[in-house]
Amino acid sequence: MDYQQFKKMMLASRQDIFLEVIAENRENIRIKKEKTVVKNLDKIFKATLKISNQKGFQAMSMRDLCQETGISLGALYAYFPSKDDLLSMLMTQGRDAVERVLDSETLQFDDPWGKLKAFIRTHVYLSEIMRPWFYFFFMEAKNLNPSDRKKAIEGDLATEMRLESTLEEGQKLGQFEKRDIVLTAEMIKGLFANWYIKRSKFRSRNISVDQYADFMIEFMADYLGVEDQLGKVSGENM
Amino acid sequence: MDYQQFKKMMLASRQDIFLEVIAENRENIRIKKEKTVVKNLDKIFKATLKISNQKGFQAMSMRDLCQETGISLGALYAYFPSKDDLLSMLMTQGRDAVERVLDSETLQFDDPWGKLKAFIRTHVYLSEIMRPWFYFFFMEAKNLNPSDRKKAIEGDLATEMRLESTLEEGQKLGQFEKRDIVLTAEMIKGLFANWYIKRSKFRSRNISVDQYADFMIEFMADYLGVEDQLGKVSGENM
DNA sequence: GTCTATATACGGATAGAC
DNA sequence: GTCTATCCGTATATAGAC
Repeated sequence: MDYQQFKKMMLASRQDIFLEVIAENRENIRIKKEKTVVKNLDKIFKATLKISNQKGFQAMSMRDLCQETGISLGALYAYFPSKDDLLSMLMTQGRDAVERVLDSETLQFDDPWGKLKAFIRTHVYLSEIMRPWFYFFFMEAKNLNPSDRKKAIEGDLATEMRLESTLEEGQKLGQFEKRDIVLTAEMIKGLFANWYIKRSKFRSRNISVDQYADFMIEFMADYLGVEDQLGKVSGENM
Repeated sequence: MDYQQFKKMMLASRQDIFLEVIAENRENIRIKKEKTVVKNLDKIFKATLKISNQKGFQAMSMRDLCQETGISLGALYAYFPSKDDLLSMLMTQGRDAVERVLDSETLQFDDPWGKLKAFIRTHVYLSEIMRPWFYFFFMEAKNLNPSDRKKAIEGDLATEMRLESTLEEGQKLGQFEKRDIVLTAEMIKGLFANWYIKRSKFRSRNISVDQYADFMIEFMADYLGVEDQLGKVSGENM
C-alpha cells in the first residue's frame, strides 16, 4: 500500500471523529442539530489547528478564532464551555482517532518484522494526513490540564510498549539483531516526529511521504539486520 | 573525552555569555554596574527558561518572572526594553554560544568520520549542559519576530550544510557507504532533538548522556558502513 | 442558533518615590 | 538601582436581542 491508497481509505471515515466528539461532549455542546454541530466543529477544529500551529494555542485569541471560522464570539461558546475545554476536546478526540487507526492496521500481524513495517508505514502516512493534529499534540502537550496530561502520557506509553514488545519479540525469534530496545524504540519515535515537525523542510527538499516511509523501513531493516529488505519495494505485507 | 570532562571544560567559560549580552545590548540595558547586570541577567535568563519551558514564553507573564527572579516588575525593565526583546536576547546569545562551541570542537578535524563523531558527541554533550536553552530554541522558534527568525533559520541551515558536506566528503573518499545525504542529515538532527526534548524519559529509563552519544555514533558507523566502529570505546578522536 | 455589546480580569509597560 | 502604584489595551466569557 502506498500513500495515495492509504489516503483514499482514510478519507472514507473522515467525519467519524466529529460524531464521536458530539457524543462525548453532549452536555457541553448547546446546539441541538447534529448536522450543524458537525459542520461547525469541523470549521472550529480546522481553524484552531491552523492558528495554533502558527503561533501557539495560548497565543490564539478567541477573536482570532472568530475571524478564521466566520463564527461569532458568542456562537463559538455554544460549542464548548471554555477555551481550555476546546483544547481538551481536540487532544482527546484526535488521539483516540490516531490510536484506532494504528490498532486496526497493525494488530493483524503475527511476525514482528511485518508488524514493525506496518506500524512504521501506517504511522508515517497517518501523520501526513493528520499533520496539523500531530504537530498540535507535540507542541501543546505541556499546556494540558493534569487530567488530560495524564491520559496523554498513558497513551504515549502504551504505544511505546507495543513498539518495544515487537522489538523484543523479534529479538527472541532471532529475526532481529540484538539492540538496546529502549533506545531503538525511542529512535523510531524520534524519526516519526521528525517527519511531521519538519514537514516543510522535507517538502522543500522534494522528499515525499513514500520516500520517507521507505527510508525508515530500509533503515530499520539495516539496523536490525533483517534479511527481507523488501519493505520499500513490495508492499504485500501491508 | 566523556561527558564529565566536557562539562568541566565548559563550566570554565560559563559567564562569558553574559558579558557578551551586555556588550551587544549596552544601549538597552539601563544598569551601569557590570557586576550587577551579570548577576541579574543570570537570574532573569534562568527564570525565563524555567518558566517558559514549563508553559511557554507567551504564557509566562512578567509577574511570573518577577516572582521567580525576586526582582520587581519595574526593575526588570531596566534590563530589557520589552518582553519581546528579552526573547530576542535569549535566542541570539544562546545560539551564538552554541555555535562557538560546536565550531571550536569540530573544525580541527580533516577526515569526515572523525569530524562527524566529534560533531555528534559535542552536540549531545552540549545539549545536555544547555538543555533548557535547546528546548527553548526548539519550542519558541516559531514565536520569533521576522528578523530574529531569519537569523535562526540561517544558523540552522549553516549547521545542516556542514553536516551534509561532511557526509558528502565521506562518500567521495569512499569512507561512507552511499546514502541519501539530505535524509541522513535530517535524521541526525532529529536524533539530536530527541535527546533534549525527551530528556526526562531517558532519565527515567536510566540512559545516560554518554550512552546516548555512544548509541548515535555506533548507529551512524553502522548505517554509513564505517569500519572503525570504535566510537564508543576509544575517545581518542575527540 | 447566531449575533452585538459588555462585564471583568489580567496582560505589558511606565511614572515617580525612595 | 529598585520599588509600588497605575495606565491602558486586550483577553475570556456572558447577557440578552433577534
